[in-house]
Amino acid sequence: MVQEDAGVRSIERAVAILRLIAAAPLEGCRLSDLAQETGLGKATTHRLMQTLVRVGFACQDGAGGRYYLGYELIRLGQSQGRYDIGEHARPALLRIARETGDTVFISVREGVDAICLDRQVGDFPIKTLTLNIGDRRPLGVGAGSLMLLAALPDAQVSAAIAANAGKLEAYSRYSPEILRKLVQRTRADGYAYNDGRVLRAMNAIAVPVMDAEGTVIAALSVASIAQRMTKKRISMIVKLLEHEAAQLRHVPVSVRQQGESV
Amino acid sequence: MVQEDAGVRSIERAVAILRLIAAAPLEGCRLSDLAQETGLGKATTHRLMQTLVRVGFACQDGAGGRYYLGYELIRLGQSQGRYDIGEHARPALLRIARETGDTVFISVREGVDAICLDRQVGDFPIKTLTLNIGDRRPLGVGAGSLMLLAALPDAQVSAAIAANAGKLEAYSRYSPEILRKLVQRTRADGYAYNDGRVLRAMNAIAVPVMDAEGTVIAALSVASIAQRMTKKRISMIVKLLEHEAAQLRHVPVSVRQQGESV
DNA sequence: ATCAGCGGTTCCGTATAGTGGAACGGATAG
DNA sequence: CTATCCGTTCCACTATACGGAACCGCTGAT
Repeated sequence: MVQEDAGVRSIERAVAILRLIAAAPLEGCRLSDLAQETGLGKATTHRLMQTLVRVGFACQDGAGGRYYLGYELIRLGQSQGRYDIGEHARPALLRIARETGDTVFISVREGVDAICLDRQVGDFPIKTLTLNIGDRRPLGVGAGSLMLLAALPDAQVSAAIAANAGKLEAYSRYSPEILRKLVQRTRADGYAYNDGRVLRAMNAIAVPVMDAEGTVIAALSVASIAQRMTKKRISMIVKLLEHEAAQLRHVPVSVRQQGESV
Repeated sequence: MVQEDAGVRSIERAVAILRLIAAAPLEGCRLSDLAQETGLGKATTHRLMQTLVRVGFACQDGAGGRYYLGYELIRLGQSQGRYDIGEHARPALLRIARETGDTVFISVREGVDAICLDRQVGDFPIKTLTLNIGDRRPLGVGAGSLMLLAALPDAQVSAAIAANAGKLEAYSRYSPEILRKLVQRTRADGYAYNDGRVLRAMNAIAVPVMDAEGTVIAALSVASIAQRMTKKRISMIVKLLEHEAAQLRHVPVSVRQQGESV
């Protein structure tokens, strides 16, 4: 059941192109390179680019020049709101990173995925960098992601797990049943613990970040190598995380967890 | 010669939708509203949204839920580079706004337009807010925009003026010939002066901001009501602007003016 | 000075991909 | 229980975008 995508092709192509351009923001991209890398004909690429320029998502430095990202794209992207916690949480991440020496993350949910918005590394010499800023993981995979999953109402948990069944196969130590178990435990504990399910040697802890109304809007997590995660240290980290999460609760961020059934 | 656009429709539609969603970043948008506001059928809108979600430009809070902007869009928009001067210049804008009491702008060129990246208002009670953040003006229209035009090589100046001939008609006190004259004067003066051509009562002054290599990457401008713009005050403001522009010159911003002929 | 190579742009006949009216299903309210 | 309202699915039609080929203008080598 590979879900044949019936989609608007031009959009997917356009986005592919935008990604390419975004990958070279300063140098810009030439038409033929774009055409080649996307496998589209020059004519098609050209027409696509004309449209992208017209809508402001791209711009070129003069007739025949290289293409760059357009300001309209930047503008839309900055449209205030939803992903601001990342910014606001940075000081907290830095404090936690300094305190623990480990790597700290903040993630939010988007649909049935978790997205890492920001990351700060501590000074412990072995860094755990399996999760990059912007990375997307199926809900439940990893500590922060699991925390976000466990925070959803039952109906959505099931729906999310079902929707992700396919993607889950990429992770050997995860399965729908395991996720359900993990959600149980996470809810009971009040924090999420990942004992090496993503990567053997790496453990992580996550706590929820709520807004003023008590809705979970993000997860704050710390990852380090398994050896460092002693019982004692775990509870220390949980306390620290919870403390910072509580602080974050009342920063004036207008973020609303998106509503309903997944 | 109104240049009938032969374009990729779905992209334009998609962008229109994204704009709508961006206009309500927190509340989200419902499918039917999007369909109605864009004038597209529900089916079409639905298909479009599916694609946007798949590529990460939008996301919905569960089957049938409202639509929000997706993180992928934000991510692309943040792709480091090009529009950072806006950020970096903010302290300078604030200083200038405080010093002069007037409204201060920073703009960059994109293709044959100028775009206002940031604005700060001073405390003089009559504010001049004809230019908003993100607004786009044909090159040459307005002080900052004129400065950016005058900074281009002759070939590009002509090309830009030609390309904008149509849009220019919306501005009663501008024309291709006038623009050419203004460019001359701007180059001679070393700064741009707009004596009420956009809006009668409003005057503005702009100076170029260069990068380390001397390429003009932005324009810094101050606008105020005509009465305040005395000879003396003009030269005071020019000095102030030039001072701040010089400071900006060596901030570590990796912005390159986009190359060649317009 | 001439030519070859390359990148961007335009053209045009074709088939494919997107369209939207209509019908369906599920939820919510009256 | 019925009336709406919203999102989703279906399908026949045709407008749309596709891409090969030809064209143009530039640059650099012979």
